[in-house]
Amino acid sequence: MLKEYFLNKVNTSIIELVKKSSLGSMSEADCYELQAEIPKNNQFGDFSVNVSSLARLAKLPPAKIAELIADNINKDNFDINVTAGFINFKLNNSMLNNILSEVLDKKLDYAKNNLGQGKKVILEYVSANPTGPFHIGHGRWAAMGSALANVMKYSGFNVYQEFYINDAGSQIQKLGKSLYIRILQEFKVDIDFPNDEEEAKNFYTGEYLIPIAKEFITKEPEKAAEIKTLYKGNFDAELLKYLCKYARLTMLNLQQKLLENFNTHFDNYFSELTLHESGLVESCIKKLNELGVLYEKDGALWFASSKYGDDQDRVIKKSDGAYTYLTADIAYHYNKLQRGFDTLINIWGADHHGYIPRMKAAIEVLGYNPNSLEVLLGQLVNLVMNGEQVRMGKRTKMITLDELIEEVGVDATRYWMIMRSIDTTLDFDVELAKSKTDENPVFYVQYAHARACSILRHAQAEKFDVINSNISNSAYNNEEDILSNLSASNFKILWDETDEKAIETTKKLILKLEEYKSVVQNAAKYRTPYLLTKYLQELASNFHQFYTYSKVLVEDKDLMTARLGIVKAVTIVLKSAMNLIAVSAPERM
RNA sequence: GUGUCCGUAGCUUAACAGGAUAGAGCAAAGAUCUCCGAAGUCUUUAGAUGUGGGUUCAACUCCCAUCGGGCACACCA
Repeated sequence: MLKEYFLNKVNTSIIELVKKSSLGSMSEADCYELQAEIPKNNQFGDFSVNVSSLARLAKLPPAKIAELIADNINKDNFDINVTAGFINFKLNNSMLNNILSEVLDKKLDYAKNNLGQGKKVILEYVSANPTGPFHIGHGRWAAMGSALANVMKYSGFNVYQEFYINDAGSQIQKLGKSLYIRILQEFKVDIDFPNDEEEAKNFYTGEYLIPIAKEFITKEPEKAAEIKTLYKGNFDAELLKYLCKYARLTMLNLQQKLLENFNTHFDNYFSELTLHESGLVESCIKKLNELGVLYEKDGALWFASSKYGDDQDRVIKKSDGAYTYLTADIAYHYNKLQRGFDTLINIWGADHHGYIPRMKAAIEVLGYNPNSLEVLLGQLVNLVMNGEQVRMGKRTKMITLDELIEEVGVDATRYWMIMRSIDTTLDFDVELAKSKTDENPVFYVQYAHARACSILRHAQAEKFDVINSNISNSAYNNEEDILSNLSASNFKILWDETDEKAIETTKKLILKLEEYKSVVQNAAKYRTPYLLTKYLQELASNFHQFYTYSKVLVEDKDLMTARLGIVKAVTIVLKSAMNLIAVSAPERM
């Protein structure tokens, strides 16, 4: 990255000066605190390093320090100017040319990097009950999680994506009973969910179970008949058990299909039920007990989590003998750690934030570093329709993720879900996401890609021979190969241009291509995939500006070739970033 | 009440992990296609970053207080 390149120049210079004792009272230990950045105002330069913070250490005025450091830097590929405490760098054209040839050469691997150094990360997200359709909030976790996984992999992390299925506990009973009722209703048995609001909480009264009941009757007519004939006002225990399992698997299957369709691919679906069945929960409790952090009170078994940073102790085993949800989840996280993952990243809804201290407490007690658990708390999603927030109340019909995707499409849904920082409540405006106008950033970005592809198509169709004959010792037989092998020298001609605007927009665009590297790393490092959507919009904008001032398909063969190289490089980076957020990059629209 | 997230232009938001004159998009007004996709581009109008203190050479960013909004405070999952 060029940022690092220039920071390095500064640091090297400082060390040299310190060794010669010509930088006031500074010592070598003070050298690595600086940051390089892209100035907000480009009149200062392309990159800058602020050295004012060294003033105190060196006991010299900032301007003097900057001057000393700058004078000691060998300016080969760039110019330097110093203002106040800033050292500003301006690239020479040769460096810009190198950026282009590097993008063309490395293609989709252009910004691939080894920030993660192969660190084993398990990323757990969505993790819903298999008891009903996803709501739109799940869509946010799915889009965010999969984008984060992609960008972290691209940055050298070894990422394993897991979905924890909450398929144990009373909610599966609720699901089975509810399906039982729906099947009986199909047989015209006079039965319905309780009217009483409290009692109705023991059922899933949503209509989504009706088609599943119908399907069950078609697929398993014998069982269905049994359900009907054995019904005497009470549920048959065996049949209920059967239905619980059937409903659980059916719902899970529906969820998995939706996620796949939503470009969210898990390496594993981990069933909570298997934790219980395999004895992992038992052994985890045993382990906690041996560690002396459990005690009995009021007929229940408690975990003394308050000694490890939680605000109160938590129940592990209820007085009725059942385990709490927490217990299984501790066992699950223990299992993840034992599988050898260095970092556990969870995406949880903001409503679970109180849950973090107790889980960290458990991890610490079990002998692992509590900081290996990293919880990304996602704020919730509000749906906005016709300019008004749709409240997800008991009476209003819930809008499911399927319906939203059906309405606005996978690309727009993903883009909008990823677009905002996970820390802010997201207002999802359905009309805006649907609109195919300039109000919609997804189309703006996709349009830029399609436009660039269109230029390349023209080149291929009409100008191919021209380009081909233009490249000496050409052994290439398609436009793709030719452009991929352009070297920095092919781009020199770009700077012969006399139109200032053309030069300015070209330079800005190339620098933006370079910036992709640091955007990718920041997105991975700070777990912030929204940086990619922001970057895409900026790159698209810079490309449109370039397009406005620089005609690509011109008579001058050399110039055309160079500009085609830029267009190709833009399609590569646009496509790469869109791949990472798993939004399609259409060649035509 | 306690914890937590948020508060930036009329609306949606950014600010590169404390840095130069707080950037964009939408909305509003105007300009721009004999020419590679005008779904584009260019102008113009718009801000005491909720408020009050503090730390710092430097604060949207960190600390304290305060106001407003979301979420959570179970032997539920």
